[in-house]
Amino acid sequence: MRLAFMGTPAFSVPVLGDLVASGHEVACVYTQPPRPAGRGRKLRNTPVHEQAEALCLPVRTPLNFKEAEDRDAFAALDLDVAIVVAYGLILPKAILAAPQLGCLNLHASLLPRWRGAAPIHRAIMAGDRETGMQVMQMEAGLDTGPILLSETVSIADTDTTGTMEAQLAQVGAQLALRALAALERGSLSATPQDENGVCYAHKIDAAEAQIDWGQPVRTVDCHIRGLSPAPGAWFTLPQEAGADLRIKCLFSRPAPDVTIEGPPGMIRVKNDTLFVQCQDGAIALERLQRPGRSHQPVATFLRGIALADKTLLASRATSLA
RNA sequence: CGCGGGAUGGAGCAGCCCGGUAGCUCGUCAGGCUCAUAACCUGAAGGUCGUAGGUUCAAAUCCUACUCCCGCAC
Repeated sequence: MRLAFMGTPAFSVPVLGDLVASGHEVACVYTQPPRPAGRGRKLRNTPVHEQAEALCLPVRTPLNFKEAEDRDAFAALDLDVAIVVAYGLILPKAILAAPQLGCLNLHASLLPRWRGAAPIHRAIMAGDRETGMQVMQMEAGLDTGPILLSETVSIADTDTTGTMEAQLAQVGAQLALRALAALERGSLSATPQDENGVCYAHKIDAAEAQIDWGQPVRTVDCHIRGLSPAPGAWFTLPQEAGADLRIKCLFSRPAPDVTIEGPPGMIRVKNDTLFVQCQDGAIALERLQRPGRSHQPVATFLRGIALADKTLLASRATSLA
């Protein structure tokens, strides 16, 4: 089929690659314009932009589709369909209606659960045992369109947002191909979303990422894994001199066989491992990052920092009190 | 010129502000203890303190330039 691909982050890249490899005619790739990014604030192309150039595909980077010129250019592509994966723009009706078969969106959750910006983060943080990828016929609303295809993926206790993104991107790529094949046969059926069970995956801010040791172990563990690798769950480490350090934790594991005497936030350092007391038990922090440095395994982390046994860590709840 | 941090034996770090014998936690090697061990004890090897200049009786430490790395913001 003749299609346009619209996407921006690394998550979108596998889908684009598979579309091209499968022989579909990618008439044009749309992505966010290069923006100042990285150290030095140089203009940097988006991951999709880089991939498209590597594949010698034409790339367009309109700021939005408010200009008639950009809308006309899109319509002039004379598309069968457009595939949208984390593009980062709200598409106006004129764009949604331009391709023969409309625009299809790949979304990383089991809709109507987790509509919006951070579905993978939110699913893991909430302790969901499964999530998935879905192909949706786009409408004007935010992730409200009817579902065309769906694939469920289970979330393991050791999964992070990082591992799920990698996995879901692959699932999404396959799903996109299946959707196009079915579309060619005219055998896709649309199922409207159930209006019960709608919830939104709101953007995550830094304050929200702070760990609350007063929560149950499972909640804290999901919080840490859901925010890993970005933006990263964090807590503060008291210092004898100077300002407290903001430490990020990238990976954790419940430690049911460990007991710590003391209130939530009390730590225990033993044999190159670091445990913290939560509401109902201990959690082992396994990958940590201190300010200005890259993350490292807990054993390495402990080697370079004086961390006394039985230190009490502040948590979100207590620091507000 | 977006903001900030860093470069110290194999690893992670302290020391720098207030110049003057290179330190910590590990790892490695040797020996010991132990039924045994990733545990414990003793000892040893291993460093041009990123590079180039400057100040000084003396620079890891102060000054200048340069190279490389990282975090944030995005």
